Parts: sequence; C-alpha cells; structure tokens
Amino acid sequence: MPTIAAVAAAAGVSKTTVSHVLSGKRPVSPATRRTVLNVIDELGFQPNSLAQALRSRRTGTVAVLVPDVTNPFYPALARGLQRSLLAQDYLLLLADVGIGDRAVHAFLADAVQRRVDGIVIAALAVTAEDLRTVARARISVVSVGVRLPIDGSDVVSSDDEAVAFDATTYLVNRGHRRIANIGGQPGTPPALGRAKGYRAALEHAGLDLPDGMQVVGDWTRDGGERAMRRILEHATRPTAVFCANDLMAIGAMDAVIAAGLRVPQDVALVGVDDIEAASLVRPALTTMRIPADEIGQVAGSLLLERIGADTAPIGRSIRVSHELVVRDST
Amino acid sequence: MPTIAAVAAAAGVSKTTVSHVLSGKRPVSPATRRTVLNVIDELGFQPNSLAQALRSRRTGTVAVLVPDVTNPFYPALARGLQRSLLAQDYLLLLADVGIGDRAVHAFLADAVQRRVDGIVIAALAVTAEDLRTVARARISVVSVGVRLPIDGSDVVSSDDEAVAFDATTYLVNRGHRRIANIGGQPGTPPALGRAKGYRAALEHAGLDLPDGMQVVGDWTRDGGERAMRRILEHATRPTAVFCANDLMAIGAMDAVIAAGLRVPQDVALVGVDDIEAASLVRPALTTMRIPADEIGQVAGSLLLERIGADTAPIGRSIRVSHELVVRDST
DNA sequence: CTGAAAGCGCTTACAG
DNA sequence: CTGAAAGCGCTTACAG
Repeated sequence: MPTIAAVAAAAGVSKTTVSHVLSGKRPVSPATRRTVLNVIDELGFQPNSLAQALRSRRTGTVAVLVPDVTNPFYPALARGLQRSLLAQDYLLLLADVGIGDRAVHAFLADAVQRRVDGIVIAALAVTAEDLRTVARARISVVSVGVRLPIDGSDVVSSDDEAVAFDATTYLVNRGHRRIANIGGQPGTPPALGRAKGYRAALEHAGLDLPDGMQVVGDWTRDGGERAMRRILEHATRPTAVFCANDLMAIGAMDAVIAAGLRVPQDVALVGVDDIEAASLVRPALTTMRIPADEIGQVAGSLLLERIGADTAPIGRSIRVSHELVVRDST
Repeated sequence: MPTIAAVAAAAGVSKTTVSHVLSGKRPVSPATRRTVLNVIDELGFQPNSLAQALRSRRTGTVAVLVPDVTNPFYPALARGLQRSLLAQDYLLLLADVGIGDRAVHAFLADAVQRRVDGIVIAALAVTAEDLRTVARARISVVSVGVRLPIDGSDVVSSDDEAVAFDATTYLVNRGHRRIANIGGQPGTPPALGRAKGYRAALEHAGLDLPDGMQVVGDWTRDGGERAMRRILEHATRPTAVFCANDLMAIGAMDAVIAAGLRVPQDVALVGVDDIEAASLVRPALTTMRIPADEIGQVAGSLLLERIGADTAPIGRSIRVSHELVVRDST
C-alpha cells in the first residue's frame, strides 16, 4: 500500500502538504491541491487510519456492548445508534456480551486498549471496578437502562418503574386481582425497576403481593417459559402476568398454551418492548412499547456531544416515553 | 494513560523487555517478569492497540457488512461469526449497510483504511470496482451468499437454486399447479439463484411459468406485502406462493389475510430462513431453514484460516444444508 | 502558501 | 537473558 510519503514524492511536495490537502486544515494552492489529488487517485492511496488515530488521538470508533444480539430490541437499538454516529463518520465495534466466556470486563478492557472514542453499554451489569480503566482513559460513556457507577456518565432509558406500574395497573383496571410477575435476571439493569413498579402498582391498588407469584426469568423466551411453568405449579393460578420483556412473555405464552390453558381467558399476558414478534404471535401480545431505535439514536447524540465537549461531563439522564399497545393477550 | 516507556522506567528495564513480557515472544527471567507485571498492575497500564497494530500490522478487527440488522437472520449470523472470531481475540466492526446513504463502497473503503484483518460481506451487491482497494490491501474476504469478484475469495452459502427448487417442488407435490414467486431484490445475491430454482422446479414439473406471477420484493416484510397485493390483483389467483425469505412471506401473509383470504386454504405460503418469527406467526410459516448461526461460524473459520495463511488464497466454497420445516401455512 | 522535524506508542531485527 | 535504535504512517507545532 502506498504511504503519504510516496504520494508526496510523486507529487513533488512535502508530506505536510499532502496531509493538509487530505484534512483541509490549512489552505493549499489550487494547483498543488489538484496535483496531489491526482497522484492520490493514480496510486490508489488510502490513508492508514491507525497512524492517523495514533497521532490525532481519535479513532472514529464507538464500542457497543449488548447482552444478546438475537433479542430484536438490540439490533433496533444498534440501528438507531449507527444512524446518529454515521453522520460523524463513526463506526461501531459490536460486542455481543452474552456469547462465549468473555465478560463485560474483558470487552471493556479491549475497548480501552483500542482507544475507542466512546462506549455505549446497554442493559448490562457493570461494576465500578470494570469502569475504572474506562474512566482513567477518559472515554465517554453512555449507558442504556440504568446509570453506571462512573462519574457523570449519561444514561438514556425508559422509566422502568413507570413502565411496570402502568402495565400492571392496566391489568388491575381490567379487573385482575391475582397478578403474577416474571422479572428480568436479577442484577441486570431494568430488572429491578420493573419489579419495583409491579409491586408499587399492586400496593397502589390495595392488592397483596400474591405468594410465589413473583419469579425471575433471564430475559429469554426459554427463561419466560420456565418461569411460567413454575407459576402454574401453584394451586391457585394467577389470572394475569406482567412479564418484564416480550421475549419472556412469548415464552410464558408457550407455557400457558402447553398447559392447556387459554390466553387471555385463563391467563392474560403483558410484555414490554414491542418487538416485532409481539404482533406476530397469536394471540397478539399486549405490551408496553419502548422505542429501541430512538434510544439508540439518543444515546448516539449524547455520546457525540460528550466526545466533542471540552468541559467536564454532566451526567445527563434522558427518559424516553413508553406507550401501552393493547392487542389480544389481555 | 501510562505508556510502555513509563512502565519500563518504573521497573528499571528496557521497553524491549516490557514488550516481551507482554507478548511472551522471548523468554524473560522470572524475577524481572514479576517486577514488570507488578508495575503494570500498579500503573494500570493498558497497551495501546493502535500503536501495536501500526507496527505489527495486525488490528485484530474484522469488518462485517450486512444489509439489514433488523432482519433476524443477520444478528444470528453475526453471533456465529463472533463465536468463531472471539476465540482468536478478534472484534467485530459492524456495518448496517441498509442504513444511511453510505454505500457498500464507502464502508469497504473505511475498512481498508482501518486495516482490518478480514471482511465478511453478507448478501450484498458488490462490484469488482468496490473490491479493488480491498484486494490491493490484501485483506482476506469471505462472502456469504454468492462468490464475489475478487481473486480466490471464499464463499459460504446455501445452495440457493436447490433451496428454491425444493421449496417449489414441495408445493407441486402438495398438488399446487399455479404457483407464484416473490423474489428478492434484483441484484442482491441470493435473489437470482432462488428465482432460477423456482423456475426450474416449475419446468421440471411440466408447469408453465404463470403470467405476472413472478414479482420481486426487497427482502422486507413491507416489500412482501406490496408484492403479494400486486399478485392478488390478477384475475386468477395463485394457490401457492414461494417467497424468497421469511420476512417477505410474513408480509405476503399480511396481504392475503387483509384481502379476506385464508392461508393455506386459499393461498399457501412458503418462506426461506426459518427466523424465529416464522414459528410465531399464525398460521405458522412453512419454510426452508437456512442455518444463519452456522453460516456465521463457518465464515469466521474460513476467515481465520485465510488470515493465518501465508499461501495464496484458494477460493473455497462451502455449502450449508437447508431443510424444509413444514408448519401450517401450506 | 509550504516544509523539516519531532513524536504518537508500540514491535522487532540486530547485537551482545 | 537483555537493550539501543530504527521504524510503522501519520499529524502538528514551529518556522519561513
């Protein structure tokens, strides 16, 4: 591959000048500019981004950590993120943390070593220890789902307590009195808020938290199915279940139907996210819609502002709104 | 951030030695080794990957270009790919080419400038011109779906003609005589092979290609719905439709149902891929299963062999097998 | 409007 | 077992 030195030699100018026709950071006479451009074209010169990044301290890369790319919520988020970031020529380094035996910690260390300009961490449990190296490297961080233990990091999320409160209250208003909950994996970000919102709604309605009716899944369809089976083992069934995401709600539906019961007549089901599958499954799933694409886009904007900023990070918190989508499972 | 020079100074050794305790490429006495490791830990030293890559000419990065991350086929593929590549510490630079106005060309140029070690191109139309800079940079390329016009590039794919032939023949064997086809976007890789297989099956069965019954979509649900509407405008309806992927088949199902017709009684539908939605939609979709995860994993293995190889690339072609999954739409 | 030179932070022959 | 020095390919003060 030709280097900037080769271009300079062929064009009869200095490397400095070639660099400046490339970057536009200093005026270059139209004539030399043209000559250089021609040579670049002839030689097929492609500037080495590594060398550029090493000097200029900007890699044009943002790392994205998601727990599971096969949960459609995250591709949608990634798409929104790319939309924001592409405008500034950033590329996405994607890490599906759920795969292999690499932990969040290993991916973060890798991102730091690669000197990415920013990191987006979606719905993942991260310790203060994990974030120490990130903070030391002064890499901008935006988290999705919950605030991270790093000074002034931005967060964009749905109001998880309100999401769960509103979904559960909707079930209460439909006349349900025995409402179960399939929660997210303990320790992962939106799990806690959604569990709290569920309990708050029951309390607000003057209902007891039914015994053994709050179980946790792992955010997957299989996990939701297993959780629902455990709920159905109890002598008295719930008449409705609030599931902390759609994938688990779909798994719960599998279990209800497999048990010979009907949705919603025997057990009503509500999910969260509104992934496409929610509208495809039969009965179609009632769910609390969270705009994944918008979250990604907002996360991207926040990150860009941080990367560009010379002031200390502020620690903003952006809430996206949720919306009940009523279908046939309730 | 501390550098290798800082570590060397603090440990009282040369940068060379620090580099070698890091890489293990040369024996270091246990005592100095320990000292250096301690200093690294104390200072929180994180080697700068950019500098390493600039010297060693290995970035540990693989670019993946996909047409649409929100089509679940591609996240599954990306997951398989990451599984292969993570074993060798490669990270994925993901480009959702369908988004924004950046063409394949721009992403490839970017990948070349970043000196990625390999590129995986999935189901995307790429010109020889686009690949020239990639070839010049001697970057390993593996394509998914169709062989690319680049010397000796590997390809992993399903046998698209056979996929379509088998799916269409299955419809023929079920007694259908008027079978339509919703094809993929012309020019995108698997579209041609699947259209050919469809026609070959009709011919093999001694059936005419029905007039106006072969239309093209754009691989999306919306595109499938529009295509189906056009098919239904004809005076004589088909009794079955072979759709080149599941997303379009689901869109076609939307259109059939919206027209007040029944699946499969009035119109039978077959898709390709077996994304999760195929089993969720009602009636559940009969489809030709393509193992996306396996394709990704194989693509990763091929790429690793290429990156490691010092011989000229061979141009291998790996076929993954397909399998009919009969559900309720036929 | 242009260039010489230092330096970003590493690795790797070369030498001992 | 260890080190001095060159160099990967750029950018950017500094100088004119």
